[in-house]
Amino acid sequence: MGASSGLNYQPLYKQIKSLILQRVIDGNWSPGEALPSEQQLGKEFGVSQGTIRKALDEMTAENIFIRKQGKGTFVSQHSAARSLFHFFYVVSNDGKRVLPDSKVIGLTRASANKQEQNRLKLKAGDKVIRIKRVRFLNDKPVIVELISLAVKVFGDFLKKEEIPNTLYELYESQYDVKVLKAVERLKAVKLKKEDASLLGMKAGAPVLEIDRLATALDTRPVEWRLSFVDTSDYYYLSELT
Amino acid sequence: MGASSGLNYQPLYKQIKSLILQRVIDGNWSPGEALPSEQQLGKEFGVSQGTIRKALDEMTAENIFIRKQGKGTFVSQHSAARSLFHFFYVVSNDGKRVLPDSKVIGLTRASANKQEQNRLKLKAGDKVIRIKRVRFLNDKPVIVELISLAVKVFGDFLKKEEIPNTLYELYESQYDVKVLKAVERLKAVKLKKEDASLLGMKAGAPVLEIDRLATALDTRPVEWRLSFVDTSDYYYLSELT
DNA sequence: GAGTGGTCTAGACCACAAT
DNA sequence: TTGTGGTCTAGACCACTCT
Repeated sequence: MGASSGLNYQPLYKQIKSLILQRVIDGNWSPGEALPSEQQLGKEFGVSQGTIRKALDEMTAENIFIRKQGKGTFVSQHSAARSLFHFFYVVSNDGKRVLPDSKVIGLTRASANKQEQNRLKLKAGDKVIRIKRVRFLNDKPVIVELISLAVKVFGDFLKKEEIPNTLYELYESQYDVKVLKAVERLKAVKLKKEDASLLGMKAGAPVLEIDRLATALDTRPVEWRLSFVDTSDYYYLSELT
Repeated sequence: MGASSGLNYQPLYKQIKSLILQRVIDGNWSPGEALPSEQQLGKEFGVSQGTIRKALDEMTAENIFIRKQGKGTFVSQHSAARSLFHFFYVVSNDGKRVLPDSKVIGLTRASANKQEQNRLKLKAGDKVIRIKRVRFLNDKPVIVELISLAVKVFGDFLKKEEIPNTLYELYESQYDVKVLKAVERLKAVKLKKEDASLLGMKAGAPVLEIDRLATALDTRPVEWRLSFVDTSDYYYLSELT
């Protein structure tokens, strides 16, 4: 296998996996596009189909690819439905998942503050775009969201009116940023006065604060999102395994 | 493979998996015990080592087994550390995980109320055990917990003084109940007056409510737990993938 | 050295989708 | 019928652990 002697041993399929991952990061295949067949990839890399399979197995588990029996292996793609299932854990009290609507109420550009520098790994002076929006579930305002994006990643951004509901779709199609993982930190806090009217609640009411950092394929942090959720009629779902 | 004709097709390794799972449920092997080697299991079931491996792969991913290269495959076991990592998502603001202490302040037996009947799938009149305790992180009271257990599963329970800190270890070793999954529903609520003094907070302060239902290997719901967390110095961690 | 899990291969066959 | 992913096998060899 040519790798080496004891210390840095990496199984073949792991090495193949890195190579394939790099191709995805490089944009070798577009989201939604089919990869070459496992047999072809095997020939190309000089390994057996089983080894390719094991590499693709792991990457499929990581939501990088989607397999369709009889059709092929495809680069995964964000869609409204996928965003809903993978990155939206607010569920109605009766257990039903609801697709939120959004209304953008602010879009500004500024120098990153300390928190943004910390979370997005920016330097003092780096610029960010800030989006503030309200999300509606069943036509009721339920979530206030503050979103921060690094200008150096996203460049100039859309006009307020053009910002779509499902941002991760946009990041992927327009900015070549594929969000695959996010870490959320949850707290119960008092609703701020400035957000009270947006949610139709009293200032000081308990709301769920969700502090989310989303990272791209190459593990760069790309979006920081601070949400405040009215959990009277909804809850946040977490499955432990 | 003898299975059948198109409709109910189950791959061999899935069938093997069911058989092995049933053996674990039946207590064929104890927690911490080693299974026969993959080769031996292969002979026993009349399949290749690769097929056994694929079954064990999935079960290892489900935390039913733990593999140790060079040693064998073992039935997983709850331990304080494992409980901490798999079932305790409250993390200090600086990101460090802390093992909680507990103080039991109530242990009663009663007929299941509506919520308990619903969650634990009990009938009217079925008995439950209720435990109330306070959990400390770094010697500070942070969580109030209300735990409900079905008497028909756990029978008579320990004395208040004998209840250990990590319950899932106890369920497994004493009651043959292996908790592998749990679903948590999170909300932000006002701290109740009766719990205020326990956490050293004011009544009405925002706290994180965690409604957890834990299920056993055989998918029975076995424990319902309602927690109220002071998230001033801690947060709830959720990783989305 | 013996035993266990972990990797890798080459080849066969099955299930599914498209044509 | 063809091509794709999905399953299964038998055998080889590697890495790790214990004696």
